[in-house]
Amino acid sequence: MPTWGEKEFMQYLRDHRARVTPNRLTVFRAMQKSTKPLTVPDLAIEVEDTGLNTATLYRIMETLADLEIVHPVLQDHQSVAYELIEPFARHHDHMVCRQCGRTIDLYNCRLDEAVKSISDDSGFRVDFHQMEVHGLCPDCQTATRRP
Amino acid sequence: MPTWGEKEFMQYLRDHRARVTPNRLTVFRAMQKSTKPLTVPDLAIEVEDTGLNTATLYRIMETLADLEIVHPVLQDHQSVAYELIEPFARHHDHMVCRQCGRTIDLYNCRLDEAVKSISDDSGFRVDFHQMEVHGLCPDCQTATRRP
DNA sequence: TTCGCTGCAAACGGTTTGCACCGCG
DNA sequence: CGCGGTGCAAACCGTTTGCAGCGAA
Repeated sequence: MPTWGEKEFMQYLRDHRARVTPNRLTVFRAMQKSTKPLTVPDLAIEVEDTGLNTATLYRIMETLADLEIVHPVLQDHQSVAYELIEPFARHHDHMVCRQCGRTIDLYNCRLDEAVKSISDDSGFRVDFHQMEVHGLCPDCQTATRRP
Repeated sequence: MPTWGEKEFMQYLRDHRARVTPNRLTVFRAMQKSTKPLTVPDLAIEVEDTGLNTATLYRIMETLADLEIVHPVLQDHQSVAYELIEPFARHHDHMVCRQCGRTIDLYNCRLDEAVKSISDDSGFRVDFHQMEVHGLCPDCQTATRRP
């Protein structure tokens, strides 16, 4: 099943009593185009040509996060970045390499069953999960093997 | 199996060519005592009486994170907090309630099998994982049921 | 027509940095 | 005794805020 696009985004905003504006569309397009989570400064560069104000950018990201269109994630262990979440992007988790620092997206996490049992056991109703696994990526394993 | 304490902490530092200092012990004790992740400003208050400098605090947390003694986690969707990780604390994941905003620790996540299959499939060597499930906690479910 | 959204510019405060001194190993 | 760790204070810069004007619904 394909992820939601611009049209659904606009409808989603209206459904939640939030207005559809050129700025919000600009941000949504930039997020869709990106393959990695974006910080506000990242986005500022990305949408530079539109003249979109940085303060506005912060306010837009806060709104999109409240509406659960985007989701904040930790980047480089210190700054906050945002990424689209379901149904605006395919669900995925992250694998972070402790050596090279790269983050690799992990689709097909197959955690649904375990998460369901967590939900059943605890009584916590789960909307979605987000996982990070930390370790060594394949490249760094081979690089480390022979110093 | 119990988690590692002060003695092991000191040895761990030495093993990694990092020096054992009163400041680092102070921070370690504060982290052990706390039941929730702490930001640097949090810690600053916690160790106020020792006169530990804030800049030093930032440097200590960076060091402890590099040594994988602590682990940064996102707090309130915007600020970075730290918590001890295995073997200095029991492994646990987080359940974040979208209504009341509280974070509940989840022990016994039973994700090991799924994580192992991720490791096998991807070739990524996993040291540890960290998961957040988002949704509604039991309290907020009952509160929402009858408006 | 209304009220949410935006731009501008100033203020804020968490975080970083340079440097000299201290003290662990 | 050497070099990592620390305190101090200034600088930095990401983020927030107040307010007036604009425009989506």
